Amino acid sequence: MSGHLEQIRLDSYKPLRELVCEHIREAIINGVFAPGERLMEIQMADEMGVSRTPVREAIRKLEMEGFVVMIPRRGTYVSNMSIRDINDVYEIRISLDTLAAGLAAERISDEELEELQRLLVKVGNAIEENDMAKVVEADIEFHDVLYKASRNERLRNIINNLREQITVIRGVSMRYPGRLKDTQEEHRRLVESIAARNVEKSQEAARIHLENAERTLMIAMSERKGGEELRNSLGAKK
Amino acid sequence: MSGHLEQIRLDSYKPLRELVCEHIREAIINGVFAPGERLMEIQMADEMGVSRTPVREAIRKLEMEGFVVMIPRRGTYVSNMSIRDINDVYEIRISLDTLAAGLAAERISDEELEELQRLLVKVGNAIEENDMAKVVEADIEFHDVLYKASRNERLRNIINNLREQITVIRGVSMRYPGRLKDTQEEHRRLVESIAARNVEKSQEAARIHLENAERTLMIAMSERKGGEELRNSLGAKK
DNA sequence: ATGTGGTATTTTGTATACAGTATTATTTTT
DNA sequence: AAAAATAATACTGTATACAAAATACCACAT
Repeated sequence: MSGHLEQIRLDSYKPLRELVCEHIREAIINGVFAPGERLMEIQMADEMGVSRTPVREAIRKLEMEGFVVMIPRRGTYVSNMSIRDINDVYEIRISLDTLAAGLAAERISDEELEELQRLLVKVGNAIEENDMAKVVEADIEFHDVLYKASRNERLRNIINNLREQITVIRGVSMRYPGRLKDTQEEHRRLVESIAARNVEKSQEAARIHLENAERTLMIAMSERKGGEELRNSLGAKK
Repeated sequence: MSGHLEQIRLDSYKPLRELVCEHIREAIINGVFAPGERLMEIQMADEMGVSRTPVREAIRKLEMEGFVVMIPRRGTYVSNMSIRDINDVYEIRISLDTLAAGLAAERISDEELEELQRLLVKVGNAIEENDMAKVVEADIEFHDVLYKASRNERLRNIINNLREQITVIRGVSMRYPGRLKDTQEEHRRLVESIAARNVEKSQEAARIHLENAERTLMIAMSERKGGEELRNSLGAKK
């Protein structure tokens, strides 16, 4: 019962279940709920000041998205990302990001291309300032423009969902020495290839970017594995 | 109010929402509900003999899966697959099926390989007998063994979801003259390549198979477009 | 000390009730 | 007669109540 969720305010037109869903997703991504932790409906509903109904509907969505696991008549638990899961996600993402980059090279508009270059600078600045939150934010924006430019909304949704699923762990690789600089260089090549409307080079750049990201993440995870393993196994049991 | 859903019977351990979800999904795939048709919660709940709660939760899931579209405070409508949608789905599937075939070539077990060859024969027999239902069933089994053999459950889920989304329309291309024979030959090459554990050839075979399937579907759809267009636009309005 | 059984509590699963909004029909006004 | 306003209706969104199942706890026996 560690996580304290903020109260929900209904300022928007969105249904409550959407707000609740985003709220819980954020909490999981930000580590407010530990992997393996049990999520209880009444408790969360009370904390957010809503009833169980929207909470239940939100949980169904999070289950589809892979953030939580439901065991019938038992309850809901925060998903526990294993090395295996990371591997599975990256296998798919290497494929889909490559596809998206190729499509973007064919279909991107001039305005989007400018936007992409602007965001490249933004990520760069954030790296200079060593402002991790800003790096993450700009990086998400950067990639999303790319996915939009692929002109395939399904593709965009699937990739963004996969990205979010590993967000919890991605911080680990971001803090790995030298990774950010490499990232920036890989992004630069990618934008360059897309700007040249070169499909093959864009695909190649995307593939390399993802493969490097995966490799770093795997290394980073195995290095801090000792302490992590203990915590996870405890978390899973409790 | 055209579609009549059967009553739900709770013989299984599964939660009601799952049964309801599968029920509605089947109805959409089998054309009981026309594309664009409005789905009303109370009505469906009554028809199936359950309350609104599990129906609502089922609809949320179907929304995530892409079978229905929800407009807040307006209602739920059966998704209307456009040429554009088909194109989007196949773009992704060409990528993912290629990936899956490559992984399967590396990871498939001898037992699965046997199973694959058995199913290849089963599909072949169904084609000989011109038994469409059996073809569809065997084809689904065949591909699912392949996806399982990729040893990536996420990948399997994503592909199967994409497959289901276009099931409504796939019948069209299956009935296209000569397509089934071609399919069988493409399947045969795919199994052959996987049996030889040849990653590149397997990927190539999968890509060709999907590209052909898409091409045929597009042709078949454009040919029967005249009557279809009218029905769709009516369905969307009503 | 340990294991088994039963009861109490907690939590999920489902049903229903109520409130608010969108749509449709009706009426009134120009 | 047409358009606008208003009332009626029907549906979704949310809350709550009730039932069934699972877990936790405690007593008792071995």
